[in-house]
Amino acid sequence: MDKEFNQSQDTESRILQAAEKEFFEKGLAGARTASIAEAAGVTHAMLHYYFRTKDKLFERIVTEKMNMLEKMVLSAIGDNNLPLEDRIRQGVEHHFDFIAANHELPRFLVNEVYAHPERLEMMKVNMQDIAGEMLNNLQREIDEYAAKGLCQQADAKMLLIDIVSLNVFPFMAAPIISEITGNTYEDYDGFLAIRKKENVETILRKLKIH
Amino acid sequence: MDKEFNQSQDTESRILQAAEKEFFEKGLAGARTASIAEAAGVTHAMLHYYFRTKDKLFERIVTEKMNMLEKMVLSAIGDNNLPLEDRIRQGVEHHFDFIAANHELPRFLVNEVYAHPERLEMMKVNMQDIAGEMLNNLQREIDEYAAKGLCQQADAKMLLIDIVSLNVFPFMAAPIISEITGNTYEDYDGFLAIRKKENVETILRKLKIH
DNA sequence: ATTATCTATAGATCTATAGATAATGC
DNA sequence: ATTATCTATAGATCTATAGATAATGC
Repeated sequence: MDKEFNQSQDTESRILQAAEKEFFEKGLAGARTASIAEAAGVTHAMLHYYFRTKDKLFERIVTEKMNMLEKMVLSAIGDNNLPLEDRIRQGVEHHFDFIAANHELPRFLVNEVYAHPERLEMMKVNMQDIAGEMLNNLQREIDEYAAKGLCQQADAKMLLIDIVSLNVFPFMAAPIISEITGNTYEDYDGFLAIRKKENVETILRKLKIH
Repeated sequence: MDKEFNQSQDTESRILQAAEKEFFEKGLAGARTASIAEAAGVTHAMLHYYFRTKDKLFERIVTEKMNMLEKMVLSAIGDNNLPLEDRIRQGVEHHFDFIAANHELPRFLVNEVYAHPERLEMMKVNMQDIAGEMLNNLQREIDEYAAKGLCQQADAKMLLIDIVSLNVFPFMAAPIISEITGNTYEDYDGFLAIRKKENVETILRKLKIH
C-alpha cells in the first residue's frame, strides 16, 4: 500500500511545519496553538495529542534550530585545505548562502538565547571545543602568512565576528535597510549578490592578502 | 512645595520605565500588565488608568524608540566638516558608543519592524529624505577622494550597512559570541574597547584611505 | 488492541473596568 | 471638583483534556 504517505506522519510533520512558521513569526508567547492547528489543517486537539503541550512543541522546534547554530557560525571559517585567500572567500560565501537560505533563523535564535541563556550553556562544551580547535587552526595560518608579510596580522576570533556580523545583520534588518537606502524589494536578489561580493572584499582588504 | 516630584508624574514614569523593561525582555505578547504594575510598585488598575490599554502603553514605548532609529543608523555617517578619514573614524566610534549605550534597542526594533513593517512606512518620507541627503554628500566626498587616488571607490550605502552591521550585531548576539569565542563576561568592557577599534580599522582598510 | 481523530468544555490566565475612597488644587 | 488610587470582579482568550468515535495493523 504505497498509495500515500502514512497519514499520521503527515499530520505530525504538518503541525511541526505550521508551528515553526508561527513561532518564528510571533515567538512563544505570541503563538496560538489553535492558529498552528488551523494552519496545519488539523483540529486543535491533535496538536496536544502529538506534542502534549505548547511548551514541548516549542522545545522541539528550538532544539532543531539550535543544532543549526553551530553551522550558522562555524561555516564562516572555511575549508582549511585551501590557501588562506580562497579559504576566506569560500567561508564568507558559504556562510552568506547558508544565512540567505535560513534568513529567519538568526532573529529566532537571538531572541531565544536572549530569553533563555541557559539553553546555550547546555551546548557549551561541545561548541567551544569545536570552535576552539577551528579557530586555533585559522589563527596559526594567519600567523604564518603574517610572519611572511603575506597578510595583515589579525585575531581569528575577531575575524569570525566580522564575517558573521556582515553576513547576518543585513538579513535581520532587511526592511529597515531597504527603507533607508531606498532600495525596493524588486531588485532584492541583485542587492544580495552585490552584498555577498562586498562582504568578501571587506574581509580580504582587512587582511590585506597579497 | 518642592519637597518631592509630583506623585502622579512619578507613577506614570515608573509605569513607563517598568513597561520598557518588560516589553524589551518579553515582547508585546509575553509582557503582562500585572507584572509591569508590580515592577512599577503600583496597583494594576493604575496602569489602565494612565494608559488605558496594554496596546496603547506598548505603542507609547515603540513610538519613543522608533524615534531613536534614525539616530541609531545615521550617526554612523559622521560629521561632514571633517576630512574623510576622520569623518569615518568619528562616525564609526559615535555609532558604536550609541549602540553600546542602547544595546537592547536593536533587538527590540528589529522584532517590532518584523512584526509590523507598516510602522516603518509611516516614517518613510522623513527618513529617506534625510538619509538620502546625507548619503549623497558622503558619496560625493568618496568619489572625490577616489578620483584623486586617495581612497578606494565605494558605495556609500554599502559602507553604511557595513558600519551598522559591524557595530550592532556583536551586541545582539553577545551571549552567542561569548560562548563561541570563549570570552568571559568579566573582560567584556575590554572586549568592547578592542572591538570598537577593530571596526574602525575594518572600515578604513576597506576604503584604503591614505 | 492500538492509534488517530473529533466535539465539547473545564480550568487557567490575563486584560480591563466598575464602583468606592482618598488626595489635591482651586 | 478633579485627579489619583484601591479592591473586587466581569469578561475575553487560550491551553489542555475528557470522553466518544473512526481508522489501522496484527
